[in-house]
Amino acid sequence: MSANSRLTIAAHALTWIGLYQRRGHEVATSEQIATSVNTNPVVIRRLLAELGKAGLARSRRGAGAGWMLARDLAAITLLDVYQAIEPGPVFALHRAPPDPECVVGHGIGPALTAVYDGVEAALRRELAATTLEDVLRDVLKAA
Amino acid sequence: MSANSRLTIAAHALTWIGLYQRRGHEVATSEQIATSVNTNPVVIRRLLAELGKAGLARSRRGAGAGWMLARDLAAITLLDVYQAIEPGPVFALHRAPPDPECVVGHGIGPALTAVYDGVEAALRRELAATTLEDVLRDVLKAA
DNA sequence: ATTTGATGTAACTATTATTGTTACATCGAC
DNA sequence: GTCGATGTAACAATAATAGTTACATCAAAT
Repeated sequence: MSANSRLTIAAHALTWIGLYQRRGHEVATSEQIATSVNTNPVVIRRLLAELGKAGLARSRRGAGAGWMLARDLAAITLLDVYQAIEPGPVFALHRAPPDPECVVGHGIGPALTAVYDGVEAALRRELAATTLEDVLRDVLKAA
Repeated sequence: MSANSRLTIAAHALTWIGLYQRRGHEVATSEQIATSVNTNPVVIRRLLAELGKAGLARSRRGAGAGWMLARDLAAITLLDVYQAIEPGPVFALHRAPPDPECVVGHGIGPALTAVYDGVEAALRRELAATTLEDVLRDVLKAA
């Protein structure tokens, strides 16, 4: 599976903003976040743009620009983050349609779709059970 | 998420072999399977090679060569298939290690790992609940 | 022993997604 | 107007999946 780190980076960024705000700052810059994440600021801005469209973060422009949370950490689950940045399913069906003349080729798509739907539902349930507040608590506990 | 169709193709191939054997044939060729799947026989052979190493399928060489199941369809779950072909995790941590000087950068990895482990476990539970016999039943029902 | 039909596997290409990077227009507080 | 940051386009680098060709190898059948 081509696992990707988008959920990790997005959760990291939001958690960082949340802690930074909790320490009294108004906004966090993509540069600051990128330093903690160890990546390029544009990667952060791109991800935060998607999180912004989903209503999880907001940006301010001009002088004193930067990012802030649109909701409290406790009101953001990992499922919210996941859905904001991962539109596609975990498992794909055939790239090219299988032989419709074959019994298996004809029926395997719907049969697997039912299973895959169940898997996605389970995955979402798990992600929904953890908020970024939970994540931050774990992070601070480890420190 | 770069969803891939490896699980779909692998389940399709094994189910096809199972039905073919149930109809009285000894072995199925990668060419026959590839026709049903609508792909290249080498793609099938590569996947079946991995399924063979996992003890789900066996091949015979020489004249009258081809593939057969190593276990009955009822004794193969989608989790068995998944584990045979997908070694990696669904979610990855940071590609480059985050800033260890930062509280969040230091603690976010372990915190997310705990969540990701739970997600993987849920995913496995779901996949383990369906056998290829279940899949074949669905396939035949739809015909 | 030779023939034969399929596997096993290397090698290469095409496609796609993620990630990293540079560059620059734009915004808005000061 | 200045200044520091966002918004976003454009491109390169990396990696995984998938498709394809080619060919050595194997073992049953003749």
